[in-house]
Amino acid sequence: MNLNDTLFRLKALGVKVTPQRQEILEVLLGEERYYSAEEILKKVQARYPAVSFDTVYRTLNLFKKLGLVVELNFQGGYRRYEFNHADRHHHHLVCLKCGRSQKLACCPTDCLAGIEEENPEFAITGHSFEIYGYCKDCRGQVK
Amino acid sequence: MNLNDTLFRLKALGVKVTPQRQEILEVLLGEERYYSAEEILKKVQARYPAVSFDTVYRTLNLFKKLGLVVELNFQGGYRRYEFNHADRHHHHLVCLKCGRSQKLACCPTDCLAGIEEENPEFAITGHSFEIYGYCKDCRGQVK
DNA sequence: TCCTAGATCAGATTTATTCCGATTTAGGTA
DNA sequence: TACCTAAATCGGAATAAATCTGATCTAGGA
Repeated sequence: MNLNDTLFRLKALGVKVTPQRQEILEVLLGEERYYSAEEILKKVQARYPAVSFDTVYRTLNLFKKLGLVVELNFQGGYRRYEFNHADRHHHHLVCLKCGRSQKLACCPTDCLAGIEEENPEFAITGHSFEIYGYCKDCRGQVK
Repeated sequence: MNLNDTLFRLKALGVKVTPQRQEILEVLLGEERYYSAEEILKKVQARYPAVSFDTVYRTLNLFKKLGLVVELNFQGGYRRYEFNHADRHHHHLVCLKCGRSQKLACCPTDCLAGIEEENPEFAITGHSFEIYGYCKDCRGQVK
């Protein structure tokens, strides 16, 4: 999924393509990692200095609803956002220092199936599975 | 793990046992579910009206460090706390409406082992695995 | 009973996110 | 191409969650 495909998809959904939204997408597509709202704001402001937090948050929430962006709630209450590259559901290996993440092919579907079977009265709507730690570049720097 | 065992453990760790801390523990031990800081505050204030948010948060963070309490970051950025009943690591089936949770015996250890093997350069420190949905009592009420 | 490190209280502060009203604009239409 | 309007943006204010601060209090050891 590249920028043009995504812009086309937005138009098809009747969503206006503004320069700010386009720039936010370019940031998210630039590097496959999680970003904080502030990081995104700073990067977007490099080209559009007047962009506000409000625009960043509104856009991220819109993209989240459209399935273009995934939000993760880190331990400690930090929210991070990543472009939803995958066509299908996936999980992450997340570096707690630099925030970079890598997709994992693995999903604990066997666990989920078992849980669903054992709890038929519970209506499962979703699940989270994230692995935390320190990546190659950061593991030495942990104070 | 009951109240007296826990109080004994606190004393053994050199941590002061105050009435507020004891009451917070009683709340957490009362029902096996996740609580928000505010819910805990309200319940503790029923007996100690002067208790402040500060005390609740400080105590929860202390208990978290001591491993007595588990914190979960819900989607949307809500933090919830639960007494760490289990002697060993476990996961939850969490109701998004009432907040009640039930422990799961299942843990995706096979996934984790595979991930660890495939990413030897990444220092894994932890993982999250939570299943969200609506429990028997709440599934009909979802608006 | 006294003493002191540690805990609490109350309110101020910080930080992340959302809201609001005025202004601007993307994209459809004539 | 110019116009129109719903939707998006801006900037700052408002809100909410969590933490900090400084004065006061207290659990538990001597």
